[in-house]
Amino acid sequence: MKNREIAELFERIADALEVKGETGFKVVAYRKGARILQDMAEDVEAVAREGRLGSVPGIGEGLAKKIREYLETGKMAKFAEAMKGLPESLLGLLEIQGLGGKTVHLMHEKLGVKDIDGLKRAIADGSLAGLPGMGDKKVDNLRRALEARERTAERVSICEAAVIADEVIAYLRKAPGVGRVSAAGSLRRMKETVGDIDILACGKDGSKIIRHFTRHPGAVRVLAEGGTKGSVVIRTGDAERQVDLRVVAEREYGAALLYFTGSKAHNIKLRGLAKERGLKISEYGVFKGDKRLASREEEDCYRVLGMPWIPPEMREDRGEIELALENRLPRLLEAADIKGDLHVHTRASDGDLSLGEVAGLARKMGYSYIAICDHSRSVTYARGLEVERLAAEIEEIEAFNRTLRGFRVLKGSEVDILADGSLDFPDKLLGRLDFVVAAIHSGFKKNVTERMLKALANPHVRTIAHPTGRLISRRGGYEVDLDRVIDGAARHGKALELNAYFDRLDLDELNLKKAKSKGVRISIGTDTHFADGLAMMRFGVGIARRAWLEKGDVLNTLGADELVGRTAIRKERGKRARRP
DNA sequence: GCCGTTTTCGGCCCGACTGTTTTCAGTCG
Repeated sequence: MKNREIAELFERIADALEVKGETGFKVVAYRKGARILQDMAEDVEAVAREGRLGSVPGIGEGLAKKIREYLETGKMAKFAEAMKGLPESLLGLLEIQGLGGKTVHLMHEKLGVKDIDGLKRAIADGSLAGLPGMGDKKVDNLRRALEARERTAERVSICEAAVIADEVIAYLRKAPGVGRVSAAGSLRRMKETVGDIDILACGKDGSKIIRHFTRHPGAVRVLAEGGTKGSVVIRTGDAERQVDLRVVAEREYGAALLYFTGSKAHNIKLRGLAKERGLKISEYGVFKGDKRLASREEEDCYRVLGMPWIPPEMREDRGEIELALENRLPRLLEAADIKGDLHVHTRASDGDLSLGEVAGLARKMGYSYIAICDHSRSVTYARGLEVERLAAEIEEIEAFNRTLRGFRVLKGSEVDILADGSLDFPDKLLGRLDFVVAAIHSGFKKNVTERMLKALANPHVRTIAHPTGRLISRRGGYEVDLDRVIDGAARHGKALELNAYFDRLDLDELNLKKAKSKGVRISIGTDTHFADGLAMMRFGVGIARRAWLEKGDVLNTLGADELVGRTAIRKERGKRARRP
C-alpha cells in the first residue's frame, strides 16, 4: 500500500512550496491531498487502477495525475522540481514553533541556513537578528523553541495525555468561579497520540481561573498567563508536557468547545458550509451578520448548520459532515455497550493480579464477564502456562464461577501461533475453553500472514490478538499482509482484536474500518496485566468510535451466554462437518 | 491545486497573538 509514501511526497511538496514563498492555496491543496491519502482505508493503487481517483473529494486532475505517475514509475517529477535548490534538511526547520515558510526562506536566501545546526549558528553569531522583521524577542523565542524541542516528545500517548488532563481538570474544578471544564483537541477526539493537551473552561473571571491554573503544583514553567489563555509546562516523571487552558464565557462554551476540539479540517469544512449559507462560524458562535444564532452548546451550533451533533471522534472531515447533513450518522459504540473484557491476564502467567482480584475489578467496571487469557507454554518469558497448568486454571475458574452470581469468568487462553502456524496447545485442550485468542509473540518476520491464516482456520480460535504487533512508542510491527488476514477472518467468520492497551491500540482505526467493511467483528480486550489495566477500555472504545464502529460490530457487546453459545454452536457445526 | 444546480474563473475559514511595525506580516491552532 503506497498511500503513506505518496502522502509524504505531497506533504514535502507543500513544505517546499511554502519555503519557496509560494504560500496560499496550492500549498493547502497538497496538504489536503496528503491527509486524504493517509486517511484512506482503501489502497490508493486499487482506487487508481479502477479509475476512481477523480471521484475522491480533494483529489483533482493535477494530484490524480501525479499519483498515477508515481504508481507507474516510482517517481514524481513535481517533487523533484519542488525540491530543486532546496536541501532536504531545510524542510525540518518548519517543525520548529514560530518558524514558517517565509522566515525559513529568508534564512536560507540571506544567511545560507540549511538545517537546525545552521539556525543555531545564525542565532549564536547574531546574523539572524540582522534579518528584516527579526528582533530580539523573535530570536529569543526561537532559541527557546529549539531548547523545548530537545526536551519534549513530539506527541504523547493518549493514556499519558488523559492522565494529565484528568488531574488538571480535577484541579481546575477548584478554581474560583469556574463553570464547565472539558478536555478539547485531539485528546477529546481520542487520537492514539496527542500533541499539546488542550483544556477548555468557562467562568466569569478568566484571569482568576488562569492564575489558579498557572499555580498548578506540577507546573515547572509558565509560558503564558493572560485573561483568556494560559499555558504551562507540567513535569510528569522525567518528561515535560505542555498544557494549554482557554477560558471563555459560559454562553460561548459550546462554540469554543467545537472550535478547540477540531479537527482543523472538520472546522474548515464546517466554516465553508456556513459561508455558503450566508453564516459565519467562529469560536464565539454561529452568526448571521451580527446576530448570534448559536453558541451555548455544541448541539446548537450544529443544529443551525442543519445537522445533528457529531461525536468528537468522528470530526476528521472523513465524510462525517456529509452524513450528518443527510441525518445518516452511525450510532457509534458506547462505553456502556461493553459487557466484558476479552483479553485479561492473571498471576498464573505474567499478570499482577489473582483471578479473584481481577474479577472483582471487572465487576466494579460494571461488566458481566471477563475472559482470562493467560499466555501459553512457548512464551516462557511471560511464564506461559503448561498444559497441566492451563487444565488447573480451567478447574479453578469453574470452581470460582460456582461462587458467583451475575458475573462469569470465561475460560480462555492467549495461545501462541507457532513458527509453522500450529497452535501452542492441542485442540482437545482448546476445546474446553470458552474464548480462545491466538497471537504471535515470536518470529515477527517469519510467514506471519500464513501463520495467522492457519490459526484463523482452527475452529477453536475466536480472534487474533494485536494483529499487527506494533508498539506505538517502540516498533512498527510484524511483516504481515493485513488485508489477507482480514479476508481470512471474514471467510472463517472470526473476529480480530482491538487491543486497548495504550501502546498497542492495534488494530488501528484505518484497519478497523477495513475490517468492518469486510464484515469482520472486533473483539476489544485490554490485555491487562495490572490493576489499572482494565480502565484502558476507554481508549479501545475511543479508537473504535474513531473507526465508526457500532455496537453490532463489536463482539463484547454480546452477553456471556450469547458469546459463548455462539462458540458452542460453531464447534458443534465444526464437528458435524468433519463427520462424513 | 480544487471546485462549481449561482460560477469553468475566481473564489478558497477565522480570529488571536506576537513582534515588528507606524499599519501589518507571519505564525498558530
